[in-house]
Amino acid sequence: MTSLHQRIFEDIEQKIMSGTWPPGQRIPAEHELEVTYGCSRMTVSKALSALAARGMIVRRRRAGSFVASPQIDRTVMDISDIGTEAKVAGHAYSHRILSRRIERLSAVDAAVIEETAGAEVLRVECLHIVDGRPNALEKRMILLDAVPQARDETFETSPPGSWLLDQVPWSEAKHIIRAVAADAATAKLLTIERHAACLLLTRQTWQNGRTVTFVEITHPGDRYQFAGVFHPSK
Amino acid sequence: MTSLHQRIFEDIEQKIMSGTWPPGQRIPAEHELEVTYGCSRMTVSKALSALAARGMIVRRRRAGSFVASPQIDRTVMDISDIGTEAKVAGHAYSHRILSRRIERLSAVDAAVIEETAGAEVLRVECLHIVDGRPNALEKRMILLDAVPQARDETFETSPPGSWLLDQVPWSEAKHIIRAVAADAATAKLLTIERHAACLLLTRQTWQNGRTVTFVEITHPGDRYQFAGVFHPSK
DNA sequence: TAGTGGTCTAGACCACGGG
DNA sequence: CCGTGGTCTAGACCACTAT
Repeated sequence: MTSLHQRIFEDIEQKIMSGTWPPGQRIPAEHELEVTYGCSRMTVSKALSALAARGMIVRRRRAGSFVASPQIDRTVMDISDIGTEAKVAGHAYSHRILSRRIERLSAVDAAVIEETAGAEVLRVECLHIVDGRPNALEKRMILLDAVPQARDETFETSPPGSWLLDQVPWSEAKHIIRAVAADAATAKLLTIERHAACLLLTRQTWQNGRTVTFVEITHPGDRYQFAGVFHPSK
Repeated sequence: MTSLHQRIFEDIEQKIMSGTWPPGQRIPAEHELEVTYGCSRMTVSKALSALAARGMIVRRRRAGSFVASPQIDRTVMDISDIGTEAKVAGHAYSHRILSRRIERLSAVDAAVIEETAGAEVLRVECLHIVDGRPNALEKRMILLDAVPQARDETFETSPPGSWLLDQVPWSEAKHIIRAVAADAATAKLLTIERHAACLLLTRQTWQNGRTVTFVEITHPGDRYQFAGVFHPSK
């Protein structure tokens, strides 16, 4: 038996995650939810406080509660440029789409991401350039079942990562970070020496248990790092 | 004006962080705190629930609430062995202390960790061995002002990281992950080739704004990875 | 069995800030 | 101004579990 405040929490979480209540949407006031669920205000308040604590909603006196904007990537770690860590702002950023094609998921890839083979995926390769130097090579798969609107997107104006964050709320992400030696093709694209140490970030993102995207990002090891500040628990 | 449940939260947090209430210590029952603070049970409950949500205490019916054990490193990411990821248990672990000495913080090191030069630090180098292969080289500084009991510790029975977690609760940690090429000395200790790609994890830990320890851990890139599952916010 | 936390109620007063 | 969320009360019943 799940508690009532938990059920209210999950109901609202579901409406936000599914996009039924988009960012900025006003949530029913506490008093309205009291009536809807036939419970006291404390119970509603507990659920809404929990949602606010997780950053899913923003609560403002007199105005009401609103669905928060999609969270940016900093959840895990900030990605900072070793050479220019100081000047947080002022980066010249651009990107280049190297390739883009739609195919069906091979058995091998399906096993890796634990989805069913044959599903339609959009594969995109993208080079990220900061201050004139390539700083990341991105190889991405987007599951078209989960993100059908990606089918006709060229990613010319917005790179795949940012574009996806705007389109799809995510509920879970798994990250793996490894150190690898650059292969010939990667070395050439990143203008580094072959076998140079690189950071390889693999990220798989889900929405309600369904894979949205799977991406491998290779950074030159001498120019980039991952950094994050954490507090216990959470 | 800070709310009462917040004040209760902070009072207890302080007692835990300062070590006044060590791990395992029983916390006064809700009813006792009602009397102490002269408030209702709901107010106490709100504070204790928040502490439990942050993992600082564990609550058990009939038994009471207890200060949680210091959290293990998984806060950031699990460190898993690529080759033996499957067998979560069953690793043969051992460690070897390579060096141990007390010195005063040089100006350069002081600048790096943003502490005052001249402070006494214990420097320890430690090799971690899993299933017969070296898997990490740890170079650590422990601030003796913050952890005086480290002065006479040999770390023979427990490696510095685990020992510290048992001794000192931490309130903040900063991690940086880089990819680097192994230098000659590191390569020899880790039995890998020189210039092989390695993951370099740098971690600085604070307690109430004071640096407790600063550590650099080098992992062979082909054998290790960092992985973590995350949810939005946090 | 008895003490503890988990949940919930039906009120209340207040502070904030948008209209 | 006045609706909203923030906080708090003084109870209540129940589930769990150590003893």
